Amino acid sequence: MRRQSTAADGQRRATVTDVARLAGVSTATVSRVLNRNYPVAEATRERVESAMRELGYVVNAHARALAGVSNRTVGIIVNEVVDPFYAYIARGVEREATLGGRLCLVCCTQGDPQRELAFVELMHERRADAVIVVGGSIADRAYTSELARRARELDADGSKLVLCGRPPLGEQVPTVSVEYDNEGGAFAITDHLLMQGHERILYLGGPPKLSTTRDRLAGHRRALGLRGVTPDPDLVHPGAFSRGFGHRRMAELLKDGLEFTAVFAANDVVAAGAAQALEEAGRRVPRDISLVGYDDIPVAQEMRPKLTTVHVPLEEMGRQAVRLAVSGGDEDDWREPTTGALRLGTHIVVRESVAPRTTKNG
Amino acid sequence: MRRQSTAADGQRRATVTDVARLAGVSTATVSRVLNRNYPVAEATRERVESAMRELGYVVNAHARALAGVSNRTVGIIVNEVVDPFYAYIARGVEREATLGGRLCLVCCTQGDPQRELAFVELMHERRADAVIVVGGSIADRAYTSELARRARELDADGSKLVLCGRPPLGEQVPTVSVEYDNEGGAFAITDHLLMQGHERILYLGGPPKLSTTRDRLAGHRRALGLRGVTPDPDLVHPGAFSRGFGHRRMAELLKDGLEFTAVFAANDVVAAGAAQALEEAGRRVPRDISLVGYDDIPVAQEMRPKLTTVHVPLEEMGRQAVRLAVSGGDEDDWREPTTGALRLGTHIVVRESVAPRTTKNG
DNA sequence: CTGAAAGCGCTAACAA
DNA sequence: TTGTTAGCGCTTTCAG
Repeated sequence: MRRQSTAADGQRRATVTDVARLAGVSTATVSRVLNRNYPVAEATRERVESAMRELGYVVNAHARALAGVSNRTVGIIVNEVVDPFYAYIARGVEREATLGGRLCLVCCTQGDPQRELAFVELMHERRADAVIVVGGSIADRAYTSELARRARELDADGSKLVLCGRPPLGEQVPTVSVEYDNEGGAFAITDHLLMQGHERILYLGGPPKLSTTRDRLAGHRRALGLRGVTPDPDLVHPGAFSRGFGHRRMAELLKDGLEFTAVFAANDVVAAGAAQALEEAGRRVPRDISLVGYDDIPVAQEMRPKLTTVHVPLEEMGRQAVRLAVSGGDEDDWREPTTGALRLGTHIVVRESVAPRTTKNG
Repeated sequence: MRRQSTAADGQRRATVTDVARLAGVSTATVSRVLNRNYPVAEATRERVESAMRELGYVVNAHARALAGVSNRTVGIIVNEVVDPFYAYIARGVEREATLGGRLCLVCCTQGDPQRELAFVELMHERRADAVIVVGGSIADRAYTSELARRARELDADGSKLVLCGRPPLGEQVPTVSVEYDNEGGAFAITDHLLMQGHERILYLGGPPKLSTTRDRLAGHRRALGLRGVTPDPDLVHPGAFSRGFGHRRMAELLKDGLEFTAVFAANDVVAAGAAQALEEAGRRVPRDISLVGYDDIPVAQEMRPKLTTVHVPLEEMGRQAVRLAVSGGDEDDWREPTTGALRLGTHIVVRESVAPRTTKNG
């Protein structure tokens, strides 16, 4: 026999068999008191329960899962837990999963698509009811087809891959998706700037090839076009979604003497960095320069002036992601064969960081 | 036979047996190519691998765990993922776990000790290598002994309960713990205020019975005592760790005409709320009122003026928690029977929210 | 290098 | 109401 008692501890972990023996019943009975899904005589139940307590028995979730009961797990894969964009989505997922009696597994890719792929596989190995990938993606051929393959495998096993805040993988690929009106929000906030008379608007931040950045830029350009403002390539500066990038790049641009009267930061974090650079350069927001962000994470309300930005229903996206992916929550029998999709709205939140363009600028 | 092919899908998920049959080998061989831990002829390996691909085979982690291999998981239980205090600790845990090839399970209690207990149990059922409970605790008799019981069960099964940022459960209870010098930080920052001439310092926020609050308050009082300032009970206002509480209570206190020249917020989030109330009341920080926080989360640098606060090595605590709990990361054989404990240092970070007391105040 | 077979701990028919 | 027993899918001796 293998891995019985070690010299070190001598004490194997207790199993149903041990409990059954001690209580003088069969393993089936133990299982029944464990699951409370079958009648068991009161006296018997008590004997079993006390045996369990005496032995410090803890049921083995793996054995249980193997024996056929769903393990009630949903996996969520994000870039980074400390990033509020992901954290709020994760909260939605966690809350909704918990509501359905499910556990939530969180994995962080640190922005590496390879790790993302590996995590999807890992969640599948653990037989998660659903695996949710969050945030923009890069339209890479090989990567996309790999992810599609995993989506199919997952689907074949009765789970679902959920795309949260990123474009679908193609018609043929069985996924469910929860998006938000990214392009629309960018359009709206750019238009807000335009309405205040700003025409030279600096677009700052966001990984250039990320779907999120592309959508925001698209909305931005559409607004410009609609108001008859010709886009100036010198005003477009993608890069990253970090505070450091916002700060650094803005400082450089200021030093180079680039002219603009407003800044559209690709997200609130970049806006915070940009705000600091502006402050350090002695440019006042919004008097000298107007500034807007995207996402509406808490920092937007903490900044002074408070940041005008686009609200994204982060937590709700997370909730919907699990709702769409797992049927019902209780009735596990019948699964919709549909490839669900959902698109939530965004809207701008006007605070204090935008002012009408004054003639002395630009 | 049970749960074979359903009318609906007809296609059972592939198992090693299926792969073995298709490749014309035994299941043992399939297992060997899966684990790459045994010599397998090149030709055989290829046949098996292509069979796996053809079948869309994905190994079942539960079966594997049941068959004896560690499932390489660590569980972390926090109040709330979107709270940066927890998020940064979680990041440390996640990073370190990943380094050891482990997966990280995150559970959120939303502040409910009962849910915390339930989650510890759940992680145990899933045979996590370690389960880490994060953040202050309330010294409740029943709760403590329940947690202690689970710590023992976990220990009996070769796992560890890690206390991260909270006091130990008692000498007899097998846990490992990672703390930070909470009291010392509170002492230091209070002293900083004292050195600037402040004597009427308002202590604001933190659940009154939480260990975290008690320690911070203790440090605060010790500093006061050392400088010969008699504590005024009217200046102590615990309550919660939320921005809303900081804002609300500060507004009330201001309206009631309470006199003080400085505020020690129980954490940075409370400080942010207090800052807003101060701002709304027309009191300038730090000119009229000095303000300090605790934790040094990112918001502290975003506030204007930037917040002077106590730095807590959050991410490092998370890392140490898993390092202490799981031996090595590779050699699983020999486990230290020790009840490890670690206490990390804290230090104040002076920014812009404190000024010397002026005579016109207080 | 490969196969046969004995479990890992639990659940769910089926019998009693 | 309870017991017997056959798996769930995988790993791992022990023999070839």
